[in-house]
Amino acid sequence: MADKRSDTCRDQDEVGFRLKHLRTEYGLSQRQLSKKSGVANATISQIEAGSLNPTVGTLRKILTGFPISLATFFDRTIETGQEKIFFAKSELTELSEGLVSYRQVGGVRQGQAIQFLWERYEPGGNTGRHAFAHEGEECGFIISGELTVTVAGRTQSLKAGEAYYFKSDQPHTFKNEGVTPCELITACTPPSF
Amino acid sequence: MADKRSDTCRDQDEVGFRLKHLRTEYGLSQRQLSKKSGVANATISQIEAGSLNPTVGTLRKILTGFPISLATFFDRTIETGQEKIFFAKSELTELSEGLVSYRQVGGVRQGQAIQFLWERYEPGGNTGRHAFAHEGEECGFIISGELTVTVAGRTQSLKAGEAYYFKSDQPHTFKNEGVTPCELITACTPPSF
DNA sequence: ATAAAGTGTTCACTATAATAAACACTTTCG
DNA sequence: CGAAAGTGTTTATTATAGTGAACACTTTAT
Repeated sequence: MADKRSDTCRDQDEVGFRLKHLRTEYGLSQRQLSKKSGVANATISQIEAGSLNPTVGTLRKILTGFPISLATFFDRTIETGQEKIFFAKSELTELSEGLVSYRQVGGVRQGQAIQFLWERYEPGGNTGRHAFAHEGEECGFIISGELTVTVAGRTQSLKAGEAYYFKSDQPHTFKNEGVTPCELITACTPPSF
Repeated sequence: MADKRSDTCRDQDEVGFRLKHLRTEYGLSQRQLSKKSGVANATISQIEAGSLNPTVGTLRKILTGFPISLATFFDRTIETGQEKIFFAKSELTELSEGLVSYRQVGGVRQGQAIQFLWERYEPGGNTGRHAFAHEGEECGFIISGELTVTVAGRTQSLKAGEAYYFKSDQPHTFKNEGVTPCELITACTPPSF
């Protein structure tokens, strides 16, 4: 019983901490959140204080006050240390060398939802990286030059201002068959490096 | 009161459905899970039946019987396929009018994993779209011009070749404070339109 | 055939979550 | 200054979550 109790307390503390952090981040008072969510302010107070273990239903009701799902609520990192948000040109991590350059926005982070790349294909540059299929989806936008894209046997040459989007489980290759470098921005999910 | 009750029931149904699905997926009986987790089998039965709204603590205790977290428990990602792969400039769907232009790669599709946009901010253009936070992650790369980005109170002016990446549950705004149009490519997950 | 052991469900009872109202305190404003 | 409105907290009461024991039923085994 004593063990169970202490476990429960730690759990409550964690939920309370998450809630308090979320609420203050949005600049809401307990009473404002109470009014928005329809949950008594006393309940919110006790949850934050760790003296009350809310039901899933109540927590869900409280979260209607925020644009946040239960999954996100429990998934959020409540680190005080700030994550890097802005990246200078030189801070884009180079992932490759040679005729094809991949520079990644956001460094190589764990658990990233999107892999965002600034790619550059020199004339003749192509890739075996995407030769085989993998899970997820990917898309790209051509900034300059021309790129020949083949997806599931369908080939197309894309110029600046054009784009693509496909599911990565289809075999796909990229090649610059032009005479000028080709630059594009791509996004994949999940990261496959 | 009646309203509150019916809301609660729907919530309970959802939690119960998730739990039952998870449990059967792992081939456990209610009593086996009860023994593993230390939660009474009657409790599990009632949660699955939707007649009981568990506390976060109890649900967490139950989930110790599985190798998944609360966040994962509530997280459901459903993906759908699509046909169109290549997009001409004119095929990028315009989502907005006025000083800010959003052109979406891949049209407005359901269940898309990435929302890939070519955005253009005229001088003075800013957005209330991102005024409040939402779920997911987002990143962008500046192609031309200059854009002032504010995330969780941190403001930075980004120029061509620079980029950003942050979790969308932080409040964020964008504004073009320069004298030339700003073009950028952005990727969000999940789509928020 | 018929125990024995399994399954999920139901039902009083106890523990506790959720509420409204009062509390002590700080800030705002006339 | 002092009233009014804000903040988070505490408390008694009510509503309900969690429990153990019985239930009805199915499957396995001797």
